[in-house]
Amino acid sequence: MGRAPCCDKTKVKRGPWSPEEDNILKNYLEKNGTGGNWISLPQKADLRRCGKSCRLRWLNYLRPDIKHGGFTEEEDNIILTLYRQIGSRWSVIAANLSGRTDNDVKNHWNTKLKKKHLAAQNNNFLDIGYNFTNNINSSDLNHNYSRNCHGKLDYSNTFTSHMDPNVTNYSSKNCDQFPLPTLMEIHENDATIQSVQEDSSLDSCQILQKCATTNMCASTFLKSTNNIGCNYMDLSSGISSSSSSYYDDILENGFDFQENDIGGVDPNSSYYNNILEIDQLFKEFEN
DNA sequence: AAAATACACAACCGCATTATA
DNA sequence: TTATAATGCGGTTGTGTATTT
Repeated sequence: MGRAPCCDKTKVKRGPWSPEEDNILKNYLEKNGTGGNWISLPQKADLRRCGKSCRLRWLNYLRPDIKHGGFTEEEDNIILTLYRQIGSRWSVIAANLSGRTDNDVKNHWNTKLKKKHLAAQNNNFLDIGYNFTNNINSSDLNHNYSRNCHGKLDYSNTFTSHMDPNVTNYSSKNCDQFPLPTLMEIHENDATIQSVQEDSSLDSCQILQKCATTNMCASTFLKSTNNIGCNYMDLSSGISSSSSSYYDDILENGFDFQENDIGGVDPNSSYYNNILEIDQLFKEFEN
């Protein structure tokens, strides 16, 4: 048993709207509004169309102050950022862009942005691994990486961010509870170095807070004998970088990784999903 | 020049949610 | 409270146009 149709398909016109039909619908709606009922509207407006079709035509095309095509770079960035945070919730994304409909945003994504998104994802992945070694002062990170027998980089002391969601308070005192490290081999010849954005005025705590409140996403956590730090990525630009803090500083300033920071991140948040997604990429790269 | 393919965007379908009787 | 209708939403398909073969 299928679902009952919303109207008699044999009695309504389907396919592209003609200018005449557009005029009838537009004139009717401008004069009378929807009357709170789309289903009965076609009959009242004298249109041989399904009510749902009328609604869609109005919302996606005829409604005043709708923008079509020509997405700006700024709009693209908003869509890319929101997609990475909430996925394909087109109506929510469209609500953040003035004059854009969910259908338009969805079409734009499927035809243009999806490729951009996938390409950026791949580059980010390589970038994270590579600039790690190029931007962290190795003296701060004793024993944090080495070369394996093939001469490739071995990140066996790099801690990814599979934080235990039950642990809501990571600190220098319980850092041993950080999850076991995963082994990563970066094939140096495959990696591409992108521009790196370092902000030396921020410590790890501030970086993490920035991650939690903006479109920055922390990806990899690391620990050494005298400091901890993280890799992070700007989701809109795809630029990744890293930051670290000394335990001494943390003890002195009383700093803990608490809720909303990476350690105790809410497992229901999109932020947490980003972390899992990136960790999955790392895993796939290892295989 | 014609056919094939790719692309962009409009429109439809059916499920989920919300409103109403 | 419940059954039904209406609406909202996102995945998918259809259609016209541009580009490539």
